[in-house]
Amino acid sequence: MSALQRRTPKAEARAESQRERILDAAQKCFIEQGFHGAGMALIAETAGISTGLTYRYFESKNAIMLAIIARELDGKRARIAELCGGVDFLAAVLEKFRAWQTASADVMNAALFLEMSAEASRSPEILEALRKSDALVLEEFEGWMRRDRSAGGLGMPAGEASPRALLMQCLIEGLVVRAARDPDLDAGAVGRALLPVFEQLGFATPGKTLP
Amino acid sequence: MSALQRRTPKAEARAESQRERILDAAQKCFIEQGFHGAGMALIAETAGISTGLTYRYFESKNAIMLAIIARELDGKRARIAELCGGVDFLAAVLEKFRAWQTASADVMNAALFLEMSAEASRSPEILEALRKSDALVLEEFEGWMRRDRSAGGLGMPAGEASPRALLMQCLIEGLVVRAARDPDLDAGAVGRALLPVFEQLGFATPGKTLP
DNA sequence: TCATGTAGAATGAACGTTCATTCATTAACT
DNA sequence: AGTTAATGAATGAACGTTCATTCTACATGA
Repeated sequence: MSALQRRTPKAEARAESQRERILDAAQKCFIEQGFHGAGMALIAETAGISTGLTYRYFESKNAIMLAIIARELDGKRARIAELCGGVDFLAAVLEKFRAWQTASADVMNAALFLEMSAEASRSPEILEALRKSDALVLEEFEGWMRRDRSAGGLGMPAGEASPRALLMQCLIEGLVVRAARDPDLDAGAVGRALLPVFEQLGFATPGKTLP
Repeated sequence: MSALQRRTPKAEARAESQRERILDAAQKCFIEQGFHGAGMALIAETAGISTGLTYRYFESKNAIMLAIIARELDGKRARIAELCGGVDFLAAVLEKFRAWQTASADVMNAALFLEMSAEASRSPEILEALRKSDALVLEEFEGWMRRDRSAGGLGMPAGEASPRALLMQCLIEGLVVRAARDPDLDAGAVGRALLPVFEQLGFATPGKTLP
């Protein structure tokens, strides 16, 4: 029956790329103007499409925000692995810190992160989406901490991994805040502040000098 | 000359109390609805005045936001002293954490803090106001750390106070983020995560059990 | 090869709200 | 009377969203 005929794969692929296109544009606008500051007209213009077409692919502006969070979730696993996989975890964190300071629009942005966090207090849907994201991050991160050193992990005992992961999460999220509120803060000073704690908790090998 | 006549002190006092009244209402609305989500009509209604009257006391909505930050600055010194003055700094921090989770509207609110921090990336005026606030906090905090123990301080050497203050700032701001993104997170778990670091840095005396 | 039919993609003007801000007017006080 | 405080309706811009319409690509029948 032609009425039940599946949608062509080609059309499906194009629809997906259109969604991505809109999400890219929306993310850029949200970063530059804030969620409420960026209008649908600007988002559509940035995406290079008309205002109305946006609503073929997303139910509402809110749905776009939720889709951005969900999309972030997909790449998150890879980015954590990238952060943890290097030889110097502290250096990787500091590099991230510098990226947050410069407010680049292509990567997960400090302002957007903070605005979403604030919105979590008001929108249950966003709270739920962020909780899911955080759970994944924590799980992945703890996995790395517990994994044997021979497998690229830190080889921490199970009982200690959990509180240390929470602490590290607070520290890194604190760095996001700091990057937003003090874009000129010297990353070296941050490194010097973090080093003793990183060493104590087993995230950095003692005796190493900072770059 | 009557044109140069000073405004009567009584009128001046009333004007100031009206300003406070509006700021209280605006802060409440900003917390509940966000900066862009709260309209001037709602703010005026919350303050118990008419919409137009708001503009007798504040040039614009943006000016209200800046005034809220500036006002926060006044009470900040006292609240830091309060936080640091007690016998158990960690317990005081955890109490703050619980307050941030419950999103109470009377005290400095997590969502508002995060929203302002995000806005700092977009508005130079807000960035400047927040920088001034942060500078005061850091100065006051470092003062406490360096002050002699006999004077209620922590008696830290000058060279170590600065990086430790920065670290503590990151940790506390990280707790704000965490409180917003995980309102159910157990404060006890947070305490267990923080304790070793607090002990290492001299903010808690080793061997003490958590409440 | 070329009209014709058709379904989905895309448009952008229009809708009903809501927003921040203004202002002519009134109330209150000195 | 004269000055200040306060009102709330009016304003125009901007918002998210909708929809009648047009465009485009492709299948069909000859």
